[in-house]
Amino acid sequence: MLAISAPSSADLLTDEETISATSSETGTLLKGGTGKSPERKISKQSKNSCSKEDVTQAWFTTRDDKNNLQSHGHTWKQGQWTKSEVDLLKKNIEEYCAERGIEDATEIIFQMSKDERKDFYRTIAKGLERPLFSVYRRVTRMYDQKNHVGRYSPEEMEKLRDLRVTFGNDWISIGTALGRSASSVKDKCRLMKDKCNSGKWLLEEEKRLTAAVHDLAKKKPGEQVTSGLSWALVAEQVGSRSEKQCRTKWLNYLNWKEVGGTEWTRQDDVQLILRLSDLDVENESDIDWNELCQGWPSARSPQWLRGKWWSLKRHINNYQNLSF
DNA sequence: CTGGCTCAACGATATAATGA
DNA sequence: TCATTATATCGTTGAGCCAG
Repeated sequence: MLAISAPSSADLLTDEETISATSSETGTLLKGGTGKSPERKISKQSKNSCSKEDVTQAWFTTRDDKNNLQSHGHTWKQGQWTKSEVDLLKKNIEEYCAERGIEDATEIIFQMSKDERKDFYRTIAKGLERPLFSVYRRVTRMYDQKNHVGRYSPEEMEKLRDLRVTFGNDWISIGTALGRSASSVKDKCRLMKDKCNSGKWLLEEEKRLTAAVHDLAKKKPGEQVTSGLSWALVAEQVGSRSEKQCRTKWLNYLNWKEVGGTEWTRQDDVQLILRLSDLDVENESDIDWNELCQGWPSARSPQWLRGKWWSLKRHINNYQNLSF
């Protein structure tokens, strides 16, 4: 855990609620040979009783696998990658390439057969507290030239609609034709909502949203909510807005309003800076915004508060880090 | 069969655009 | 100048595919 991201503060893992950070040092021992329970997969690694390796060097994606590892006290890092993690990843990849005289990492990632790139992911995952599937995800997105192209122009949108008709859900073909990555066009289609209102919410819409949330979450006013709430259904009841719009509107405004939140003031700005500088956190991404939000009536939601911080920062100077 | 990915779905986040 | 809204991309979940 030490190695990269949080040298001095292993206790400050970001915001995992499901995977407790507390057991990271003590609870990592795998029960070695005694595996009596329905052991599936992963078994290959579990014979050597060292723990970290099992997690960061194994592919595991099913619920059973994850539960199994967690019940054995394993933890792994989640959430946004920090800059140092990304740097290390890049360095590992460069080294891997250099050792084999490969110039372009994308060759390995997108062209080689699995056999040819045997152990690629395991090798470059060294030193990272992340499972292989997480590393894989990051790498394929990071090195995809067709990713990060930016906003869609109206012409592209038009073309996209046509391509959608001819290719259906063949995102790879659509992406190729459009010069975008498959995941980009897929996301775009998912999120493009032509039949929704945009701009300012009408009072009526807000009322419908509030009603829908109460109804679907079976929630009394004042109760905290929304795990397991289907925003798709909410959006359906609201009628005029997408689920994404509904969700952010609720999280960043209506919920706060309902619990009697107070306006944000200059005082709060100061308060925020104070609390942040109190925090003793290495990395900005280690800040626990959920916790920071607790009992702060003018903080509308963790993500909202975070936004506050960004805009505050932008006023000072360019992108410096740390809570200072 | 199984290791090594690959895919789909979807909420979360970061940042840009817009509006009052 | 804010605050609010829009949107491209990221991260997590959970399965599924397929060559060897």
